[in-house]
Amino acid sequence: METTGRNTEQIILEAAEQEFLLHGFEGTKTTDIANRAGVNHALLHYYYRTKENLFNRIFEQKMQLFGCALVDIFNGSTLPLVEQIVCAAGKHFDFLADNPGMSRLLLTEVLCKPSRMEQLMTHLDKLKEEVLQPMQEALDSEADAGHMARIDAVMLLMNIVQLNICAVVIQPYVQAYADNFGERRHFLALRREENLCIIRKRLAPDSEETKTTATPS
Amino acid sequence: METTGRNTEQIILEAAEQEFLLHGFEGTKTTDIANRAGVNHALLHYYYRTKENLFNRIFEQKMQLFGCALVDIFNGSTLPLVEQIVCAAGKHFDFLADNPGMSRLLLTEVLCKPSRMEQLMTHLDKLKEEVLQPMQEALDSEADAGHMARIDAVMLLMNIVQLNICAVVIQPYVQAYADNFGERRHFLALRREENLCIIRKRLAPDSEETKTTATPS
Amino acid sequence: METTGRNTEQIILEAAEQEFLLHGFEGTKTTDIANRAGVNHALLHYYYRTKENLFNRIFEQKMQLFGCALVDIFNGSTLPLVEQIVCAAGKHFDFLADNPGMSRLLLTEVLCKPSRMEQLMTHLDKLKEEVLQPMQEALDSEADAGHMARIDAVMLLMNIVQLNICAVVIQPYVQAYADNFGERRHFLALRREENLCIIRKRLAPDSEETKTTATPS
Amino acid sequence: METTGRNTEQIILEAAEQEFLLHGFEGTKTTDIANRAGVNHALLHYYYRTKENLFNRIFEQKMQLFGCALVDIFNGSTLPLVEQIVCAAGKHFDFLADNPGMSRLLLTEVLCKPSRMEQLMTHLDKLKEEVLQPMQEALDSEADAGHMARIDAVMLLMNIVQLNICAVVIQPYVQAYADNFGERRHFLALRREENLCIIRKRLAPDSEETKTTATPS
DNA sequence: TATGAATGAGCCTTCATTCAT
DNA sequence: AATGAATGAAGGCTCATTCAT
Repeated sequence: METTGRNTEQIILEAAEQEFLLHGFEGTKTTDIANRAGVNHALLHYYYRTKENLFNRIFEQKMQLFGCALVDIFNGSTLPLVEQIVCAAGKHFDFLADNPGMSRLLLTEVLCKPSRMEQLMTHLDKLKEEVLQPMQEALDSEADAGHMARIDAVMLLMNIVQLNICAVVIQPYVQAYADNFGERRHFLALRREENLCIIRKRLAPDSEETKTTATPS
Repeated sequence: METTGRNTEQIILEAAEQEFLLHGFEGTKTTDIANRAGVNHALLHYYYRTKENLFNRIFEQKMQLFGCALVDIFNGSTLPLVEQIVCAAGKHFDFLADNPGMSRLLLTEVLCKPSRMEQLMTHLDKLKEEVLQPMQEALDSEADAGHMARIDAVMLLMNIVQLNICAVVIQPYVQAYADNFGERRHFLALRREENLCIIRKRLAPDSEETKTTATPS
Repeated sequence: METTGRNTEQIILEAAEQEFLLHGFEGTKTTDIANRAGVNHALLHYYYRTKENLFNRIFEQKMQLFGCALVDIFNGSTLPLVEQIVCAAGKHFDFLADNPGMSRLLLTEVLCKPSRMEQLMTHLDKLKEEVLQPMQEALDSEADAGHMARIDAVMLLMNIVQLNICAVVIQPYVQAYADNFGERRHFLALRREENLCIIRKRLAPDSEETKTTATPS
Repeated sequence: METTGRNTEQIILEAAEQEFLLHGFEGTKTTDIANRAGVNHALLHYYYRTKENLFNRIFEQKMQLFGCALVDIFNGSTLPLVEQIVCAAGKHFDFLADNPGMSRLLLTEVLCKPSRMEQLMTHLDKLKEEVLQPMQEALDSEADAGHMARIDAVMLLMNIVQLNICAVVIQPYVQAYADNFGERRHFLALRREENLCIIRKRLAPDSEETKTTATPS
């Protein structure tokens, strides 16, 4: 009988997550959350006081997850650099595919509220020190050795994140447009391979005419 | 002095566009639109009757523009295929950069409402016949000749659109994260080059180990 | 070219009358009146200042018409009293049938606003002196002579007005209920005869058991 | 002390009824209803969602009551036919007098909205089979026997309903006009007798010159 | 006279939130 | 912990009315 307490609190949280990810903050009504959770409308305020509060709880968790995943995934291994990066990009893709809605949350709910942007940035701070700096050094030395194209670490990470986020977000659009990609899983697998292919080719050492990325001033 | 009439109607439209792009449909209050436009709240309804109506006006226009731009830009020229595609990708990037918010509108407001998805698809129908089919044939013959990597036309277009849209949407995030990219223009220029570089490399004929894209079943 | 001025003013008035009679004061929108009149919305205020004003103009006219008709119709002739009354009742019926909407106006727009009730009463004042008092004397003397049933003049007039108003107002209901009465004209003719039949019988001298109307205390 | 719950719901309903009867649907503001009920404005929507909904609840109930009353009251007894009808007419009068506003609702709110007309008609369907048909046979056989005037059952019912409804609706007008009728109760009692007198005389067998009602073609 | 544009008041409704139990 | 009832603050929209031309 002690399970109910902690339980309904969790149930509400999960219901809220689904609603928020589906309709965004403004588009979600607390009533709908309560309905989905199967609890009384007022109870939700008993536990979380305000809608904003409830949203922040979820948002914070998602942003943290997003940041940690980046750090975890890209934090080196013993593979050769290119393989390490491509492998990490693949894992990152899987992570986003397993967390649908997170990408949408990122794209829709962060820009309008500066506070949320800051919140996001907080969770990306570790990334700079732990991932980007060592990665840049590794990238440079590999480039110096002519084993791969020269590229700025931020740009590279951006390429990966950008490709992956977009692939996940755009998926419903494409499947509405061209119905010959089979089910979601199959389509995402295709895009995953395509993204990795892009990254791999981007990292391949320049042959003759392909240009190096411009580096930030 | 001529500030009235057709003018206020336009002013409202533009104010609405900005608000909608900033806060989404649900997050925008008609009051805010009126305030931004500096007109009476009721006037907005005088011209556009309902909020939905006002939104649709903007949305429809943006979607049409988006579709037409794709067709126009990618509709062949006499350049060699790879250059033609890279050039088109660059133009498409410029188009999105010149129409900020369009990308966000696409990502934010289409998924939740099926009717809007259909609206978007309508504007992409021409694309299939006029662009994708001829492009596929050209791509295949170039690939057969070994001049470029084999790739599905839809996948290629998706790559381009995806990279470009994301670059524009993500720009504010990156600039909040890393302040060493200078102003918006400069950053976008960097991303443009990077995207084109990616496309170019993706189209380059496979050397030894790089894999071909999987094609839809 | 001078006709327009006085003309549009009249056109608006007529359009207003139709709308008000159809939808009542609250249910009528000035826009609808303007549309029906085919004139600009603002013009209606140019001529009549306010909606209330416009309504009152019509209301006043109708009430006056109603009152005058009663006086005119029931103001004696040389016929025998019963025939005179029955004949007047018939004329009153015709008057109401020719002025559809007036009855509705009476029933719906007078009760809620005391000022309108007073307005109506003003137009009924003449009735008391010119019609009711002489009629009562005539009725009494006829009753004394045993030529007709004894009846209070107010009650009699009420009977007539009540029967006639209701017949006109109820007509649409009945024709919706029982479709075997043919067109409006035919149905109204039937009701007219029925009403006159009722009045005539009511005035006929009591045979044995029929009771006389109670008179006011 | 139990004032809440089911109670306020009822209080709102009653307040709404009074407002609607007084000002009609269009003329009633939900704010006024809330004020009269002494409850928060939003509470009214909590219980009944929309103004239309609230109105329909009342309207439907009144129309059903109206229809049922007609059936109940006129569904035969063992009295002689004339007495039976006159008695029923009296009961019908009492019913309307006890349900003030119902008559006004009928006259005011049904004509403009076809859907409401249909709603009313639904409740009158039983009347046709259960009351009108048997009544017509009885009326005809009595007329054949020369015991009463020949009359169409629909016309007769219409006479009764018409007289009664009008008496109740017109009462405030008359009392504003002639203040010598005492209080409402007394006036209505007078009208009740008058109406019954009319009905009775209408049913009495024709003496010499009185005409029979025309029957529908 | 006539009109398109503009305005303010107010209405219906929703929704997050709080209260009492 | 849980709930039905209650509330205040908006939000979208309409409408009568006025302004400027």
